[in-house]
Amino acid sequence: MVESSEAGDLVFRALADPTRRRMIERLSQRECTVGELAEPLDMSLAGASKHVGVLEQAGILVREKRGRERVCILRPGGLIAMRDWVARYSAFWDARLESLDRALREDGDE
Amino acid sequence: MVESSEAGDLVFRALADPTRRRMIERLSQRECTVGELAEPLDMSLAGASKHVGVLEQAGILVREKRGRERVCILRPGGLIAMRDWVARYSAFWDARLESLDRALREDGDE
DNA sequence: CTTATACTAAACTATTTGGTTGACTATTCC
DNA sequence: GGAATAGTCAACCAAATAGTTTAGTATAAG
Repeated sequence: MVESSEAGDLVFRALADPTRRRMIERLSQRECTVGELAEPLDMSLAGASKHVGVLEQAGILVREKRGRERVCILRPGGLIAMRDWVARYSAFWDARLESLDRALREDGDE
Repeated sequence: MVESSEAGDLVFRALADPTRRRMIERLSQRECTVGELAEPLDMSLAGASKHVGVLEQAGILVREKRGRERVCILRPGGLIAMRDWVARYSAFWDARLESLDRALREDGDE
């Protein structure tokens, strides 16, 4: 792999894992402690903690110490790199969707 | 890992690699053969071909055989799963961005 | 027909990743 | 103070990933 060191790269890599996407889903409803995130996941607390660490390093959430608990809070804007990237290619799609016949040559079957 | 088998999961995983994102970037300008995609990447043709395979399986592009070349064509709509996912949390951000003082408690430094 | 080109497939390797357990710290509760 | 709770850290393991090389197929060109 090529190391890339781009900031957005951490976001893309963080989101590649379905478990972490479930965590984000959950956190978009309400703040959760690490334990609350781990509970529905059939996973050890330490495992969940590592996932939270990945999300934190990607700038997607922050961990806030409250007593002996760590409350995870989604950072609005943490996914901006990805939104921008997607927006960029949305423009591409919109342009191409006007000439569907060519681009969708073999697209009808899936 | 939990197998997830969700369709969108392939898209997220495909986009996790910076090399594949560069390929998409390139393909958004013009169609390319596998060889053309490999050339600027300092990577063997076989390596590039594997990346193309991942993108194809995720539904992001199609490979079209033309003579002895395979032309890669971005599928408009191939990234819809991701766009939808992002749109969903964009709504979340917009809601939260109105109460910045709480959510951005330690957000000023990056 | 023969050779070069464009690519894929298979086997292999090294690194990364997702997960575990066990030990440790910090906090709360009795 | 002592025991339970919440979490992190470090070491470890298995599986996935990104890359290679070598061999093989299909098409193009001489």
